[in-house]
Amino acid sequence: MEPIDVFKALSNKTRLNILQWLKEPEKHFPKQGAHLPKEVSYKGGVCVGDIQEKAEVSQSTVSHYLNMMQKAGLLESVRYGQWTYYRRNEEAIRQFAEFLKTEI
Amino acid sequence: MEPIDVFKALSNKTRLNILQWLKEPEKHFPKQGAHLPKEVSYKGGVCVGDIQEKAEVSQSTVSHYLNMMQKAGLLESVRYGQWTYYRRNEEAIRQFAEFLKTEI
DNA sequence: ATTATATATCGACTTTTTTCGATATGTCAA
DNA sequence: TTGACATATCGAAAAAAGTCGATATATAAT
Repeated sequence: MEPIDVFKALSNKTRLNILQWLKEPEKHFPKQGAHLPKEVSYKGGVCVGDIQEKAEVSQSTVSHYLNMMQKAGLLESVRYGQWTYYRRNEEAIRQFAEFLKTEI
Repeated sequence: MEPIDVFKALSNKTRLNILQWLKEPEKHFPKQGAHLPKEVSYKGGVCVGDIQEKAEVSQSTVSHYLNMMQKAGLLESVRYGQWTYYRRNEEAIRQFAEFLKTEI
């Protein structure tokens, strides 16, 4: 987890929003998991399409953003059927906040 | 203090270094304050020239960087004679770390 | 097999950031 | 008041990031 990459990932309004939305998925993505039966629904994850709709950018852009955030360590993903679910990597985020507090 | 501006300011290796160097000025800028008599030396501040030398970028670039970091709220400056001294704005940095921990 | 849907990747164009040298401004010393 | 030095600002060129539509890939449904 390179701090510079995390700072870059967060220095964009839309990506920052996405990270914050994913803190409370059920609040910001009420339709979430419509595709999946509850028993397999990916805990806290939201599919790309739902994020795209909310973020109001093109499909390719949101896909690019999510990939970038995952590479930075902020998100993790799971593919379920044709959907990819993204959720926060809370442990990495916590570590980053800790790094900021102590090293910066 | 706009979080996005802070993230942008920190998403560059040189600027991140500067912020960290200024955490321990006497360690990273041993010649610091050579210009000033001790009794007026700006507590914890380092002049642009010393920062430039250590950062190894051009004078205009370091000036631009420092201005950007100040606008983001990370640094504050005082002019003393022909020198400008920059130091960390610890309160703003603390607030930012707190924001990151609770809001991100 | 074909079609439909979700996501990823590609290629291109636009915008922003990086970075510099040149110049301007402000201050000090002779 | 002239010359030297520190810093700031300007203008430009190069590099990187943002962003899109088109296309590829993978899965699901018919």
